[in-house]
Amino acid sequence: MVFCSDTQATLNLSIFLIHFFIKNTLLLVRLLFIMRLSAKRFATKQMAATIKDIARKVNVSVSTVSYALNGGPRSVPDEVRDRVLEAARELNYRPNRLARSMVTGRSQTIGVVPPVIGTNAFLSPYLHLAINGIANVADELKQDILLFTRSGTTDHEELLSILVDGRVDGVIFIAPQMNRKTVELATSLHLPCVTVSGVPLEGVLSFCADNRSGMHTAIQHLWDLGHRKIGHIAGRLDHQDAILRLQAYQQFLETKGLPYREEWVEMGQFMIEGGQKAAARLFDLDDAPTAIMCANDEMAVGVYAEAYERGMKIPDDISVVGFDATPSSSHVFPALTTVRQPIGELGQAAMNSLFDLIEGRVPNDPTELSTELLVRASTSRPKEDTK
Amino acid sequence: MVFCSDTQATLNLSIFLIHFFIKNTLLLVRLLFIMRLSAKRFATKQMAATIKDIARKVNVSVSTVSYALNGGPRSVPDEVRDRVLEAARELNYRPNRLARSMVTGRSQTIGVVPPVIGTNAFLSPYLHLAINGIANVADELKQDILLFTRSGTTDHEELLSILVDGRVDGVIFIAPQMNRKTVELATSLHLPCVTVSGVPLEGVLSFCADNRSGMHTAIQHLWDLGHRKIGHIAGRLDHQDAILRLQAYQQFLETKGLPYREEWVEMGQFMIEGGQKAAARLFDLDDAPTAIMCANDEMAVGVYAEAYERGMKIPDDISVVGFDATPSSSHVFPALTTVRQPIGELGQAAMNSLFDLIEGRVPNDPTELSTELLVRASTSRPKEDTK
DNA sequence: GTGCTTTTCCGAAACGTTTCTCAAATCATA
DNA sequence: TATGATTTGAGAAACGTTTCGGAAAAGCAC
Repeated sequence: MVFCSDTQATLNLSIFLIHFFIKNTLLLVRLLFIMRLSAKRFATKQMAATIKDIARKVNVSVSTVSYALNGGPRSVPDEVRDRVLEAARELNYRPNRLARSMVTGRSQTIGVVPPVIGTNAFLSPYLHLAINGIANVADELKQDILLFTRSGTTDHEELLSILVDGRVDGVIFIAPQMNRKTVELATSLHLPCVTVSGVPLEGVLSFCADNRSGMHTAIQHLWDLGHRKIGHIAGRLDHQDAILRLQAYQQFLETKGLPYREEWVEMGQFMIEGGQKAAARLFDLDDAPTAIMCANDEMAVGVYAEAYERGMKIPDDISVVGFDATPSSSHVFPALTTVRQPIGELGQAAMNSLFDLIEGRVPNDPTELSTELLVRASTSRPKEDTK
Repeated sequence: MVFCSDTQATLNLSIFLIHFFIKNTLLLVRLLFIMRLSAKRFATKQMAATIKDIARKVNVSVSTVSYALNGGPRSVPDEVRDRVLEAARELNYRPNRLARSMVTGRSQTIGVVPPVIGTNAFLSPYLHLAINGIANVADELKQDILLFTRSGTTDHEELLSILVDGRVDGVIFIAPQMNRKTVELATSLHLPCVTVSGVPLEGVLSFCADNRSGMHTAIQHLWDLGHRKIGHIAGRLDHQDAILRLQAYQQFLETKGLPYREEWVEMGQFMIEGGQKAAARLFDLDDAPTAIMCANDEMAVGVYAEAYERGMKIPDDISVVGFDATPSSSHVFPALTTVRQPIGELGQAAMNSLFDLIEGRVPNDPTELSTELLVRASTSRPKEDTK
């Protein structure tokens, strides 16, 4: 019974096939085509060996080879496995990770987006420390790092779309500019992502140091030394860190009942030159501050440069405090008093949590990592106090 | 005639098919299987839209969609193209670059291998400058950067094989350790690769600064100041740069008829701590050098640290010269006299030539980029001379 | 031997593209 | 209107994997 109807169906099918073949295809043509193809195959010299080549050599199927190579989900007899491994070595076989990613849906790669995209975007010590932290953990987790340095478009959103597409399992944004479109896009792509020192946004883990208390402790240190005229050089205000630090500065003044004087706050773009120019403007004031709290170390180095040019002595003529504790803060002279921010650890935490997300686990809630004031040689009592 | 034999062949084929079907497959089972599959498809919620989805929506074939999206090798009528683009936007379509790479054989990505792999491998200023140069050009050329930070295996060779496999079109080795296996492997994979400051090897372009004349000019500067007791802190001797600089040092002594004194040459591993320890050993000598030529700036910073601890004044008590002109060399106090090596430009040149190789063009022959002595404040006449 | 389970392994589907082949439709030319 | 050239579009192969379904072979109890 069953057989009968089956046969019927198959007969219909074959009639259809006959039709199809007569109408559309000449076997000869097909054959020629295939021959041409394989000729092409042989012509392209030195193709890398594939799993197929191994299969042909050992005389087993590709699936068997795959199982043997991966110790795969199925077992293969020892004897066969050895022969496969042997052939793989002989052919100098390397698995094609693209192909693997295509079928597994995982690339074992995470993307890292620097704070600013564009020329010379790669010279920030902050970025170096963060990437170093990320790289250390990525290494352990066997994840690779795709660096997003393309400035092809000015639009962060567009950039992401160019770069991500299927090649990374997740993204870490390092101190992203305040563009929530970026994150919206990332989430719309169902791509796990976290930020380091990013704007807090719903649905995105952000790993930050405790900017508030870091600033507070640092300015309190100046206060305790006797400073009452404390200036601030702020960073790029499209960075969350810069905003928080400026706010903390304002708050400190408020709690001490000091007025907020606009002329004592300058923008320094987080860079040495910006810091130097800002310092120049502050030094030129009739009623100049006796201490400068910088939103990062690089701008503090800029202050050093300007002070040096004017023959001002640090800390005698002006006290300077930085933020970040980048390596150069301890190499400048006099050594810079600064707030140590565990940038590397932020990167590590971010990488760990991103991996949790990728693996479908519930990641640790990010807690603000604590900061630490490193009192070095760039701060002292203000001049007026001593005279 | 032709028709006849064709029909014959097809008949044979269908008989075979009938056999096949009866013996092996029940259509019902197949149908069920297919249904299960598509159920699974619908179950996995929120799959990213593919070209197929667009094709279905617009009611054209995938090839047409591909042509429309890429302005591809074929033209499509404006009306159809607009509908496709519209649908792509609606579905929030992003091309899967893995799939594209698979078929085109190009990933638009290059690999960058740091000098040393492993924990904290990412803190070298040299590496930052080189990557910055590479990134700038990569940006122009629309290439992405895959960072090789995995230390999974101690073996550089094994590392490469883990990481490269199909995902990069070429590799830049930055100051690779003297392991020619790495290069042999890379060439055996038919993977274009170049080095920055690498060992000169057949078939591999290497971009270097003129270490010899850089060292010569720097030591000559010390000589002109009156120094005759000149020590050297060398870098990691598995780096080509370190070797060349040490050789240049030896050669200089030779041309001046000075003896080569082993105790005046110390190894500093290219790192701050190494430099400091080396300086300590040099300072402890009964007949200590009056000037130290360091193979890079970081070790010079180490010398600064040791001098500072001992209360020695630079340059009064000891003259110091660095190499590389990394940013911190101008921030230390006193500013470091150093040899400027155009690291960023080396990276740029390497990237450009690698791209030529990838594109199948003949790359420019690498020429040694010239160096420049930056005389700053860390060198002066030796003490003995003045007393 | 017969009926189980287990082992071994082949064939094929699937991942998402690009691009080739070829048929059909449209257009221009004689 | 027939012929040839061009535009349009569908279908399928290919890239190199992983993994599933199921057949054949082998092992094992009765």
